[in-house]
Amino acid sequence: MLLRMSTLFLRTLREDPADAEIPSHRLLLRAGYIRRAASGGYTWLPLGYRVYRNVERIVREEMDRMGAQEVHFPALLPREPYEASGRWTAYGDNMFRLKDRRGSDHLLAPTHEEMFTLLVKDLYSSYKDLPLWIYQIQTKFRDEARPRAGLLRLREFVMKDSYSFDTHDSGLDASYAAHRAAYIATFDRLGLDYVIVSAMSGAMGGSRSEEFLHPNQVGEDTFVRSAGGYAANVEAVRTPVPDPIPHDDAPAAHVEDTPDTPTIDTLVALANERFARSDRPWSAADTLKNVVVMLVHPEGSREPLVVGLPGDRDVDPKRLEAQVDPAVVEAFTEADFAANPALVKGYIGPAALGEKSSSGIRYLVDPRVVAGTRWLTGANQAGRHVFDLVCGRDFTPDGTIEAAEIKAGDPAPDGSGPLLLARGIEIGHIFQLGRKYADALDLKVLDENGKLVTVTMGSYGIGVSRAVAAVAESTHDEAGLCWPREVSPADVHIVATGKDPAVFEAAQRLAIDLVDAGLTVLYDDRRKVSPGIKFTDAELIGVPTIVTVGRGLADGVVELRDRRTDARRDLPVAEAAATIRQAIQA
RNA sequence: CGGGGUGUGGCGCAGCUUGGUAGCGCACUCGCUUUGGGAGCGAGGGGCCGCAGGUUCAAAUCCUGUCACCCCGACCA
Repeated sequence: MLLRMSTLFLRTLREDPADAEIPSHRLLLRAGYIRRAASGGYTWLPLGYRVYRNVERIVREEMDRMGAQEVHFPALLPREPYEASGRWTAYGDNMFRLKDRRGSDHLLAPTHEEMFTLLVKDLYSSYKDLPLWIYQIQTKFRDEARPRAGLLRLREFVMKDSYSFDTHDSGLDASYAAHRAAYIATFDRLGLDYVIVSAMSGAMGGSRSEEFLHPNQVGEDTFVRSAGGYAANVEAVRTPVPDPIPHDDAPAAHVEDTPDTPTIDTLVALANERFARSDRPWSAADTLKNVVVMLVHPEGSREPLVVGLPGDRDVDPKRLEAQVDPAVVEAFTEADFAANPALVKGYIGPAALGEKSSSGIRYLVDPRVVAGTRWLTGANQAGRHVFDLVCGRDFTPDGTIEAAEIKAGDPAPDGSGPLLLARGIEIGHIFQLGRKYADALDLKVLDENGKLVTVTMGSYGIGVSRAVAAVAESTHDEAGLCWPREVSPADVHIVATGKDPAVFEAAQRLAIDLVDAGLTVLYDDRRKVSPGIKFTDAELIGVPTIVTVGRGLADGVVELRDRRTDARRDLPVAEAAATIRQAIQA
């Protein structure tokens, strides 16, 4: 394949587009790979589409290699299957819904679990047919509240989604492992660094779930990692539980007047002023903060919940939501306080809490709040706190909850060292759906004993368009894009400089030789463009190998250059094609 | 959905405060010169000033409304 710059549908931009902030977005626009067509929707231009297809090809090859079979569904689907699974309503505003001319409801699929499940139900009815792995590479639609960051968060994007169908849990484990291995192979080929973090399966239901995150500051996912190799989604981090502390010699709890201390800061300040300790000052970590929220259960009932945690930490809303799923968390309003007089805003304490207390309000604490820990906390009266309240002696929570924020430096659950907070781009997600969809859509097969059993499923996604952005993010430099060989829009970028017709003849001959050898060549044959522009464009476009044919030709050489390292060497013209082929295949 | 910002030619921007019918750089076209790191000179083409109302003799500019887009947050298998 020969791409001539003189006729290529391409216009590079000298300046950064004003609304592009992150490197992949900025450079893909500037280098003429994509153009914005809508909020959250981009057009692939010829160079960009070549890169996109390479990424897609790699994903497809690895899926085929593992033995998955490709199918293709419509993106425009009727309401009924999603009604049956409950997602017509459960998916919320992020699903595009529309009506046809007869007024029937349709949707633009955000994901295809229902359709895959129904397809298998349609065709298969025996355990002998399983396991089955099928996938598609499809445009997905999500009405994102805020598309952003170029290709990273789109409203219309391409995803490879695959699904596994097994009779038994052990089969699901094997299917999951096979996908995990295929993803590792895929991202390795794409040249993308990743960490595999355990994740909560959230609204999808199911059990085991892991995300492949490409560590990058522009990513939207926060995860934690330790030097010892632990990595997890913040929602999935388990707090190491300290041993109980002996408290036989602990002083008795005592209530003190603490006027005007509705916040941890004011409480700590007052404690240090009026109740100073000899050994060390009071700090937020000595206080037990009791945060009240309102849970809304799926069937609509509302339940107050109090979360107790050390005062130097806040509740992490995502971690809390993940713990109470499928209930959702709402703020506790003034009206709610009025309806629950046992809760004194700013002075809530354990004595008024717990399912067995008079209020009956569920009270869950951070795992660090173990028996024997001693706290300064609310006394359930305005302007009063209780000191030396000992967990296990003076109060017993209803249980623990992983809702406190994770802080850098917290210990990793597996003892592998302190945690660091990092950001990542979610490039893949695998999880065990279990029987959620098979139950909802009644996918059953006959097992070895002639008994009907519900099939267990796994679901596995790779964001193909997002992966293009992730590769660009991870490989670019100051001058421009810098593609790994397998995804580059071309194998070689030949730059012809000067005005000597002999240069263009030699460059074209070289280009044709390389094309004949099966390579894709991007040939800058523009006659009236200055060398500076051609070099700058070549660096922007980011083909890994750049060959310059120009003034060296008089000495019988062309220059071979590595885009990434900038290493250069002269090659005799006669051997150029062979040497370049070697260099590329190496 | 909350907060902030921006809409003027393909891209980046000025003009708006103080109304007088649009300008600069890049890109594009033609000619001549130039050709190893974003060339020079000359001549050109291209803009419903996001949209709709209003004020005014006159609106890119003032007023009202509306739409779109970007950023932060919320949200997000």
